[in-house]
Amino acid sequence: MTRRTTIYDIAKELGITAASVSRALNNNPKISESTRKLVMETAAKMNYKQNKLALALRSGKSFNVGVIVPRIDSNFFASVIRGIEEELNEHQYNVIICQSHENEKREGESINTLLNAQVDGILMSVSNVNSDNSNLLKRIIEKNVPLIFFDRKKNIEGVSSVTINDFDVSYEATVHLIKQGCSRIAHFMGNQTLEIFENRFKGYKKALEDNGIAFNQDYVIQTKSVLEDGKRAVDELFSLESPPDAIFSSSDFTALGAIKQLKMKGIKVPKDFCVVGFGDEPFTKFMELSMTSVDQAPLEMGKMAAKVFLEQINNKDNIKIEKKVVLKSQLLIRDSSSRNIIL
Amino acid sequence: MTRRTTIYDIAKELGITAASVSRALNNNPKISESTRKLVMETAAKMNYKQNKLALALRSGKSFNVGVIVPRIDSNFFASVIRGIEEELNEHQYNVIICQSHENEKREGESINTLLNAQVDGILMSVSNVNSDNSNLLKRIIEKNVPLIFFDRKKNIEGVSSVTINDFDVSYEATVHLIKQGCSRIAHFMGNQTLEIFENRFKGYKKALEDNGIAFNQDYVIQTKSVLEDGKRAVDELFSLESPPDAIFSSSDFTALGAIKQLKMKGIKVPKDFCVVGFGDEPFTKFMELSMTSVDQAPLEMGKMAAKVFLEQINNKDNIKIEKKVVLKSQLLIRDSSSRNIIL
DNA sequence: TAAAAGTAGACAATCGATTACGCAAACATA
DNA sequence: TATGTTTGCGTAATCGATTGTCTACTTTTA
Repeated sequence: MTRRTTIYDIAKELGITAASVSRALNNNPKISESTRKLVMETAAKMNYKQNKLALALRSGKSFNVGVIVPRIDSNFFASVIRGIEEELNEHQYNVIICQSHENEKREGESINTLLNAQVDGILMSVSNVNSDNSNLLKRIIEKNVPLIFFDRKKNIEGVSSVTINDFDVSYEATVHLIKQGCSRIAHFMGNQTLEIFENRFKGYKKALEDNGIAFNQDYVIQTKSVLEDGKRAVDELFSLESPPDAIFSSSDFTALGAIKQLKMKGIKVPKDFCVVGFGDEPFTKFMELSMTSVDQAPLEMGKMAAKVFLEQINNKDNIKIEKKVVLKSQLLIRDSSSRNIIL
Repeated sequence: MTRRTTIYDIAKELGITAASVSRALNNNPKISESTRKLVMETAAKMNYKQNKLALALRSGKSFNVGVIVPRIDSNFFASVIRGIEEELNEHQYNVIICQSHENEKREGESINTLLNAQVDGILMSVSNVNSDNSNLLKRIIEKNVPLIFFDRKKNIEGVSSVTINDFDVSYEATVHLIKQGCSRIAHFMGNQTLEIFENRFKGYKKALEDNGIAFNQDYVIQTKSVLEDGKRAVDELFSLESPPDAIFSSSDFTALGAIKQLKMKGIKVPKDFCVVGFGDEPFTKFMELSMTSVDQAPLEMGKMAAKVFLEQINNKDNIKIEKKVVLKSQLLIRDSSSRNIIL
């Protein structure tokens, strides 16, 4: 194994100092054209590669960005990360991945790890539990490390975020169900400590209200984003005196569980019952009876989060930037809620 | 923003030198117990955190590990990465993600980026094309950076790999189809420059042979891992004089495309036609007619790849370790190939 | 008591790149 | 010619932690 070439090696080779080599490589104007050319050529010949670690130590910039997600093996987060990686890659940043597993403690550890690794910024989707890592988040801000939330955000003064218009699209989804002739619409509600789920619930509620449909608390079932909860919820709903005729679910997985359970009960979807999910998980379009869902624009969200980070990092004036980007999501109407009725 | 505390700050505070502080923090025996305690306490009080960048520069170890995958937004790779991250996290390593997009050039760039970032190891699944980044791979090895392939490997002297027993499980899958009464079994074949697909094909072929079924080249269709190729392949197969009665697909996506197209043609699965996919993508079990598939044990694969890396990095004796780990995968028999017939 | 041995910590170099400062030579101006 | 300016590059400090070598002091041993 041969040692890496350093600027000192090049300097020795040319009989100049490392400082001059550094300047030449960085196109510093204080170097003559001839020397610069010589240095460039020699560097290429000796296969010189800048030592990022030395640069990082000197400049305090590691060119690494940390991303914290609840988990990576979910289509949504994986796609967001893909977007982040692609955007940042073009700007020579690397992406370091941490998983919080919806666990407050691990989330805290991840933050510490990333700060410790001297990342240049942290992009995160907060853990599911109503985590109280506020001290750590404060530390990120105090250290002047750009922090950007995506999807699951917290409202913190001065912190940018990228989300989708959960309220609007949920409103739209609910109206869509109403237009299909449904009037007893249930909602599978996610963790209300997270704004996204709160907004989905609010959008649903408002749509009912605006269309003269009374809100029924019995139709709102708290669910985690897993198949089983959807099944359980359907059972619960059908034990009511007047069961619903549609579900707007805040998750594709619970919606899928619901559809399976409805089938078990012999209830025809969409003829007798309409279902709308949320997330546009790949399986929604692969199902025999494809599922209406909401595209959360994960790729775009990742790219946008990365762009917001880049803006902040390039903001030399030290002006506080607080950007709240809200992406447009899209209701994708498929079989599970298409009665082909025009009301 | 307050500057981070360094060992110099602690040294000044205590009237000793930074060297002593460093030794105290590292439990070097040349430091008295009293001084060590004092240093520890002061460090805690001043909220000292070791600067990883300085350490990295000094030691040449960054505690970052690079992972290169074709893409991250596929369930398989995301799960592998999850496994890698979880295992390495426990050993204080961070994971840097790069996507090659099945593109040889980007794969090369990723390798360069990672080497440049001084990662302590590279775990990769090679790009789909028969890439010729051998020079770069050689550079990794020359630099003594541990390189570990997972799933899609190349056979390089001295390089470890973690894969599944593609041949065996493909054999098993084909035998399973035969046992269901199928005798004209087609195969959706992946890129044969990749060992995994080669082995799946070979396992399929051997199973036919061992069961006295003649191999028919017309039944082998080259496909990329996308829905459309599965549909197209079914059309192609049914334009044959004697169409097959089963498919063993090397990908879940093509298998899904096939099932959709079979349905379109009014062919009943599994009654008239059996289908086995590969990969255990989430949708396979969510489908109304769940799909038989092969679990590739991605989480385990990730963890194992990480473990092999850790072994190599901790191998002080500088003995060449070449480990070829083959994980057991599992045929998951579901509806798409279950005729409940015992032959 | 003097020499030998051991202990605790200081000093300084090192990892590789960047950069403020300074200096000498070349050139321009008066 | 004397003075000022520009150009091109060298010197040395810096980022923060680690570590080989050296030194002053203490303790042990003969």
